[in-house]
Amino acid sequence: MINITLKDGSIRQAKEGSSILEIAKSINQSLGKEAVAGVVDGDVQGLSYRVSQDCHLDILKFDDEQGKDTFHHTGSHILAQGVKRLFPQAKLAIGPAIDNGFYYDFDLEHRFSEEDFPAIEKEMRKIVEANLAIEKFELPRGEAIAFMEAQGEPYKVELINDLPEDAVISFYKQGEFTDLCAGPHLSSTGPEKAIKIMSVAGAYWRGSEKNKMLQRLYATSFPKQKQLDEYIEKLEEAKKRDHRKIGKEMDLFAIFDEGPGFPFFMPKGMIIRNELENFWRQEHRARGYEEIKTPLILSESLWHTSGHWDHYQNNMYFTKIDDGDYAIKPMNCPGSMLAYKRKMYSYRDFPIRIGELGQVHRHELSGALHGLMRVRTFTQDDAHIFMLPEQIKDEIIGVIDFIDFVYNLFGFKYHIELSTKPEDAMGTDEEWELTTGALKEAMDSKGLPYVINEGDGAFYGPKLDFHLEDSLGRTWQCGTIQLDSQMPQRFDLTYIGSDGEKHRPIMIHRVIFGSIERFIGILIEHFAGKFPLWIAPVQVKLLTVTEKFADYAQELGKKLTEAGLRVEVDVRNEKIGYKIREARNERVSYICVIGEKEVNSGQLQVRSSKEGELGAMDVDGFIAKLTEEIKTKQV
RNA sequence: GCUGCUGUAACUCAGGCGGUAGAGUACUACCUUGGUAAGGUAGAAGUCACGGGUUCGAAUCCCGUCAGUAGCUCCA
Repeated sequence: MINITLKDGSIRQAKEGSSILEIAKSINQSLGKEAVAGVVDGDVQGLSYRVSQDCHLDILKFDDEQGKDTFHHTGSHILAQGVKRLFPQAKLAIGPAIDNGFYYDFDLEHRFSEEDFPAIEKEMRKIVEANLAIEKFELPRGEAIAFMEAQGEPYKVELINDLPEDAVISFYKQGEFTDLCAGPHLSSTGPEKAIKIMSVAGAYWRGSEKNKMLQRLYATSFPKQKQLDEYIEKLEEAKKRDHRKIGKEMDLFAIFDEGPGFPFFMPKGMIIRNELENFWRQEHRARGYEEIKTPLILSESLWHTSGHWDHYQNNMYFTKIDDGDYAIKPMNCPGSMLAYKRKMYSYRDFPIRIGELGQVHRHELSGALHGLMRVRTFTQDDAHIFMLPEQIKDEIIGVIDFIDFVYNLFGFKYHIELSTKPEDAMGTDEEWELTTGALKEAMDSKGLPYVINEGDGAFYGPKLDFHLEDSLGRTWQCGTIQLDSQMPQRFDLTYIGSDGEKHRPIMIHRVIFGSIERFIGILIEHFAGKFPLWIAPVQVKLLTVTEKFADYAQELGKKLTEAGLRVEVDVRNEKIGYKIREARNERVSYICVIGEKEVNSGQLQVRSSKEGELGAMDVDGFIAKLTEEIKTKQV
């Protein structure tokens, strides 16, 4: 028997393997109450439903991730079934639930296009309306393989072959369609009331570019049409925050055909950038960092020494000077190594924290470029910390706290990933265990949650990655802390210990913003262009009602500018409504209308982009308010 | 790099299944001097991404290149 907890807290029992309908009957007494829905194989959770008078089950919403996944996973089977009905020759690959829906990969000669979507959706709706019962069954390995071979599904056969020895091989059947699947699923197709195919894209079989590229249909489903409509609405809203769109509208940056992946920063974008850099310098000075600047081009031999030649060559640009071979730096570390080596250090100097706003160039694949988020040249807010073994933990914690401080300042939510030894790693297993352990230890002592990203570390060491979300929920790695045991060896870095002998320092690489370009992209999407005042390109805009007040407005503008504010004055011969509309579209932080009233009273009518009308304010009070807002870096 | 889609004025986009282009915004001039999200009139502005092919004729059809874009792969 399985227990079913109803929303009112009471518990009912149902036979294991019961269908939702059977469960509904068994709790018939609770008619009309919201319950927690069962799924076909007894995993009972995650979906709110209502039992109707005729024992019909009406799923209301997802309660948690598991319920959502179960629902979406069933959606993916309906998608596959629909496609198989229209394209019987399609070979099935995989079809999991994802964050906001599900996808299914197909191997098919016919190229899907958006024109195919309505027909497939129509077929899917037929499957939903038929409310096919979903039944689970298990087969021993041999039979499972024979079954999928008989169905002409080579990808499924491959999947079964790769399942672990002791794996239970389960199938789910709905009508004429059966799929290999671990489940769980709904007990019938009926609740998938609102289904929509979102897009089609290529995807490599098993995620390897060495394999065949399949066609992936992305789709989503909800219990109610209204929920689907709301989801689509939300997506539309999110697209309006796209940093590429806002960046153009606000004239922050531009990327031209002449330089794919090489962004230009326009005057207003430069203000944001400079404010961030000023802040960065101030905070680094306060934390005992020194700043250097290393060259963009250095001899190719340096990159042999660092190991980048062997591990990163495909991402580097090269050039010649006279007869010598040079490379444009893809990372700042080798330059920093030379800077360290220029003199002798004592253990008493440690830790040494050397920062650099270093511009790097990387040859990224053309298909990977994405606005400011993924570019071919960007500035890393880099720093290298050299230290003694006993300083490792405190230094790592110091950087974690630093990153947390900066991200919190902007109200960012982030998650941390620990990336471990990759296949092409340099160094011994012992070194990797030591460095990986140090990162883990620091995280554990902070009590911070993190996910482990096996094999995703840099070639010279493991790393902690700090990921931020864009408007569509895609995550981007920004901050990172990398413990490196390789560079100090390769460059033969030393310090003199208390014993008078040479020793090898420990080093970490770290960035806070990650890339200033990417960080600005995230900022734009996070704030939808309505930046915190301290980084806002235009903090105040004065709008004259008529040209009569132009002189007064200019004087006032001068006064505000002298108070340290970034001010624009709009004295154009346009109606005030027009100017306000334009200033709002420019996302100016504070808009002040200057007319007869203001000239006579000496006051300002203030309108905030975030709080709306603030009413009348005297000029000094306004300056004081904004100055305070800037000083405290209010969001 | 791979798969799909896209590329028309500074911007946002119509139009195209063959007969060399249109709207709104922005821009310029004039009129209007107006109090909280678009005042009016006129004007200028495009080798329809680039190269090739088919054709009497290509923005339109075909091929290629470049760029953008959604994903995949890869990464800050």
